[in-house]
Parts: sequence; structure tokens; C-alpha cells
Amino acid sequence: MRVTAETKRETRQRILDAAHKLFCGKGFQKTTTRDLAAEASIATGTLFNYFPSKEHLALAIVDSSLEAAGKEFAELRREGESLEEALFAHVAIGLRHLRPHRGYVGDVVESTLSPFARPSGEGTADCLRVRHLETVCAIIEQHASPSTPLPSAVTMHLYWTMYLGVLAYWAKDESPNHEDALVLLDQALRLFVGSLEANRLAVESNHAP
Amino acid sequence: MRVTAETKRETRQRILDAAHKLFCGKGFQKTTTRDLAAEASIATGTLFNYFPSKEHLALAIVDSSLEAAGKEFAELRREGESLEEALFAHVAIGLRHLRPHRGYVGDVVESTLSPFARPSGEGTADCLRVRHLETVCAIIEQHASPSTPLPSAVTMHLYWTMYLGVLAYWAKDESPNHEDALVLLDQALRLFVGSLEANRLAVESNHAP
DNA sequence: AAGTTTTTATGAACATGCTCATTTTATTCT
DNA sequence: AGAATAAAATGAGCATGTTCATAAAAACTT
Repeated sequence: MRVTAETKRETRQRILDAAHKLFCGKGFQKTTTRDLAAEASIATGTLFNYFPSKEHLALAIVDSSLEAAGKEFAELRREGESLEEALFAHVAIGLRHLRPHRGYVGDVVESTLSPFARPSGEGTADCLRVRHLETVCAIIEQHASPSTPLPSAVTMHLYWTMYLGVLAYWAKDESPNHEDALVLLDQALRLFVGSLEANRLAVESNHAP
Repeated sequence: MRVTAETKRETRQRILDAAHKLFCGKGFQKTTTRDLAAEASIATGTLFNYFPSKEHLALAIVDSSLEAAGKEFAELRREGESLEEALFAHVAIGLRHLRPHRGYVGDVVESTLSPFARPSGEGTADCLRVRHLETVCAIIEQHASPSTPLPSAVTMHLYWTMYLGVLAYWAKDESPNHEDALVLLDQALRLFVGSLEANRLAVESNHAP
């Protein structure tokens, strides 16, 4: 259980590298699993010993980028930052890490992260979403006044929806530094934070009218 | 050019009926184009003389439902209705018309209406989106005070994103009368209208400070 | 080291969305 | 009506994501 483990890790990495290269070069759709296998010097079937589907493979790349982004965000010490600023940083750092994959992120995200996505059985997609949403909740808790109610499931669905909208825009954004996407992000977060505020005020006025 | 035209119309309808029946029965994904052809008593290839793809076929069904919904909305005379109420009615009527197709709307919408969707060349999908957004803009114009600026492209992107989020939620909503989805819709529209208001105030204070 | 078991790789085969050359059917022309 | 042309239907065939029985390789046992 030594040589094998090492070899597997290498093969897995070889597949990931091949995927990155080909996806960037000719796009997600036009890259066939046979292309991927050839580039990684394995048989077609072997691919599916490592990733349950072509989409999961792409998602694994996205996921690792976002995991790194999550670490960077966590380690960043931010003093006197508003809730909105923190949420902005959270997403913006993610986008920065996704940048090398911008060309094909859209294809992946659409079919796996979309709120329409059929539950793919505890897969990477769910992990990714859950991790992101948990971080968002944590950020809200840190910045909220004690009376602020935790966001409801519906509110979080709304957040996720808007997050995907931002990702979609970003993936196609041709403005110089993806500035338009950041404008959209800013606008979306302002709305989201505003709704949290509104909720807080409503609760408070109910408690002590 | 008489018999043929009539026959074509019938065949097209037969395909649509078959699609509705099978999509409802076993879902969009599990229905193969061969199944559809058999149910409609045509050859597999013939299907593609009528619809460019399986997705377009499903979208055609969704589209005609939403077109009917659009008519109902347009004919409905609504006095003293707020902007938010009008937007709510617009979407809610659409959902009502989509109800028979709820089981598979998710699959269709995800891949064709999503903001990630690759531009499918002036297809039905674009028509559907454009029609919806035009109606939304018209509603806003009707209800807005003269000083209200028209929503920007980014704002409309945000609207569309939230609309899809509502559709997604609705498609899976198990609450009695899809009430949860309506709650989400209400919340989303409140945010959206709020952002329009905020925009208006900002513009006004810029004009006459 | 030889045998046994577990893990991994392989590629032929399958399922399915879709294409296209061919055939069938309808329409128009004379 | 019969020939010529146009429209439509057909199903074999292709491309590609995925599966699976089999083979190769590694790990473990004695």
C-alpha cells in the first residue's frame, strides 16, 4: 500500500493536468473523455476510476481552486471590515483563484452547482456549495449584532442564486479586469445585506413595539 | 401545399403530446429521443425535422405555456397595483401555467435559460428570456415615477438570476401549494424593487443636491 | 519465492443525442 | 395522367459519455 498510493496520486494529478490543459485549449464541451485519456496516457475507462464523470473531473479542479481561496480568505486578518466588505472579499478572492479556469468554469457550474441540479448524491458539488454557504453564515454571525436572526433557508437560497449569477456574469465578462462582474457582485451583496438588515429591524420591532 | 401543411402541424402536435406525456411520466433525462419517436409514431430522425434538439422540444412546451401566461397577464386589468404586486403577478401567473410541466421544467431551464447557457443562436431560449425581460421593463416603466432611471443591464441580469432561482426552488418545492416558492419570489422581488428605489433616490440627490 | 487476494488498468461494448444519404410521398408542370 | 420537382420521412450510422467483464499489477500470506 505504498507504491500504489503514490502512483494513484500521480495518475490523478496527470488527469487533472490534462484536463486543465485541454479544457483551456478547446473548451469543456469539445474535449472528449478519449482526448483526456490520451493526454494523460491512460485508457478511456481508467478516467472513470478516478472521477465519476467528466463533469466531476472539471468540478474537482474548480473545487481545489476554491478550497485554496477559502484558506486565503480565512488567513487574511481583516480589521474593522463591514459585513458587506467581508462578503465581497470572500467572493472576490474566489474569483481570483478561479481565473485560470475562467474559460470553462461556466460549463461546469451550470450543470453541477445550479440550484436546478439534481442531487448528485453527496458529491463534490454539494460539498462546494455547503462549504461556501457555511462560510457565508459564519461571516454573517461575526458581523451581525446579537439581535440579528440567522438567515433562513430561503434567504440562503437567494444568496446562492445571486452568487451563481455573479459567477455566470464573470465567466463571460469582457470588461478590462472583470470590473463589471465586481459591480454586479457589489450590487447583489448590497441587496443581500440590505435584506438581512430589514429582517433584523422587523424582528426587533416585533420584540419591543 | 395544403395536405402537407396540415399533416405537419398534426405531426408536430403529436410530438409535443408525446413529449409532455413521457417527460411527465419518466422525466426529461430518462426519456430518449427514440422513446419520443415511438410514442409519436415517427422515425427517430423525423423528430429533428421538427425540433433542433431534445432540449428545444421541451423548451417549446415551456415556451407556449409562458406565452399563454403572458397573454393572461396582459389582459388582466389591474387597478391601483404596486410595482411589486405587478411583478409578483407576472411571475406567479407564469408559474401557474407551468404547473403541468413542473416535473421537468427544471431540467430544461437549467440548460437553456441559465445565464451560463452558451448563446444558442437566436433560439427559443433567447426569445423566452427577452420576452420576459421586456415585459418586466414595461411593468417598471408603467409604475415608475418619471425620475426613475431605467434599470441597467447589470440590474436586469440580477433580475433574471433571481427569477431562475425562484423557478428552481419552485420546481422542487414540496410545500402544499408551492407556497415557499412564492415566499421566495416575494422576498426576491422586494429586494429587486428596493434596489430600483435606491437607484432612483441616488439619481435624484445627484440631480438636485 | 510461490500462491492468494486485492487493487487497478484496459478497451470493447453500450446508450443515446443527433446527422445524413437514401427513399418515400406530395405537389406542380405539361 | 405522367413526368419532374420539391418536401418530408426514414433508419443506418456516427460521436461521445459511461459501464463492465477481463487482464495485469501490486500487496499480502505462508
